[in-house]
Amino acid sequence: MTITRPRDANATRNNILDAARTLFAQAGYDGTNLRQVAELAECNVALVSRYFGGKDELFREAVLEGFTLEAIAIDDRSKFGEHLARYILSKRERGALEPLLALLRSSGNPNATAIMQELLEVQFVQPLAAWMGGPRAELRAAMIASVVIGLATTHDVLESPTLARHSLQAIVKTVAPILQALIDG
Amino acid sequence: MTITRPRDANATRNNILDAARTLFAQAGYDGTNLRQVAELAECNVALVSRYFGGKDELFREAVLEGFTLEAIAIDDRSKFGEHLARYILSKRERGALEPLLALLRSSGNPNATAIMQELLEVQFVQPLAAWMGGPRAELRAAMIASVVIGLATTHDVLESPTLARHSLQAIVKTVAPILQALIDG
DNA sequence: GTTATTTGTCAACAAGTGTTTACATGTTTC
DNA sequence: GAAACATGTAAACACTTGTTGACAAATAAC
Repeated sequence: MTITRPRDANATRNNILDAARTLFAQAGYDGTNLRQVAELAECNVALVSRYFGGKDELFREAVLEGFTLEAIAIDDRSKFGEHLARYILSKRERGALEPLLALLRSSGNPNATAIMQELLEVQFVQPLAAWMGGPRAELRAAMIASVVIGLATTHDVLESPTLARHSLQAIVKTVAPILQALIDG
Repeated sequence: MTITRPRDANATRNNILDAARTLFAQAGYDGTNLRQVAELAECNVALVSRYFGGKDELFREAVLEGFTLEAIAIDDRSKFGEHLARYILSKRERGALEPLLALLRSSGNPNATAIMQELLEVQFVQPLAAWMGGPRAELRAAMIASVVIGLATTHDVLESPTLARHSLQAIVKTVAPILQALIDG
């Protein structure tokens, strides 16, 4: 019944996980080292390897959590294109994009690309295809994923000056119809 | 007037450049080390640093060469969407995509993203916008770049199983209209 | 209260990597 | 042919980084 818990394995584990997700999203797999993670998590480096086994497993767990389609679920599917576009481009919900950004910035690493391939397929393309239905639903879902990845890459990773020069509204107006057309089939 | 030239600085420089482009395209900036480059170029490691100054500059030069819009130029712009889609997806011309793949697989590295941002803006978006014309040409051009990046990422970097399950023709039929609509405005 | 388990710390290792320096060998110039 | 230069080689440095093992401190079990 102690009020403060100086030693809490579960808390430190979560701290490490949060720190890892943040740093991986900022600099990718190769651009992040475990000492940085430990520092941000305010714990010792050795604990990272002890709790997660290694950098690979840490990355996997950090990225897996919070990567769900539910966040972009919507009832009225005639507005889905705009809804999804806004979701990707909005800064408020950027925290929710951390796993995606972490993966995008780790595209050179085989471990990361394997995780991303699986994650995108199982957690995004297949559920989305089932939800959409219609002809070639899987292919259309994969194309939606492709457009989302392209948009997130240019907007958040590359920080395209051209995109930065335009308003959120203008960009949404350009992207939304593309996504909507893929939804409608 | 020697027939064979055991020592040719220009040739070695080009060998290094070619080797670097190949390896960077395969494993990205962080996944490639200078010893691998030297081995593939059949020269000594020290020459890489000597000829190019450092890894950063080598990457820049390796990626800059062969990144031009001319390759996808076309007279009949009503077929541009299909033309561009086929260009990205075709394996025959994959060699021409090496710079793009090298950049995509290096998206975690600040040096690489800076180069990619500049390259995409100056060599792709702006010329394309000028060529297209029409309302919001720059934004539409940036969106085309975004779609291309997304497609190349899913198709070549992630090797999406869903895309792999579909024929080139089917994919082109889905992507081409998107690109074409952006061209037409 | 004593023991056992959990949790955290410290230090070091071993491997990889970009880069540099000193040296050797070939090529050109006069 | 000898000196000057260009090109290539070998080795080592300095640094980073993932990982591990031994030890200390705190908590739980009895």
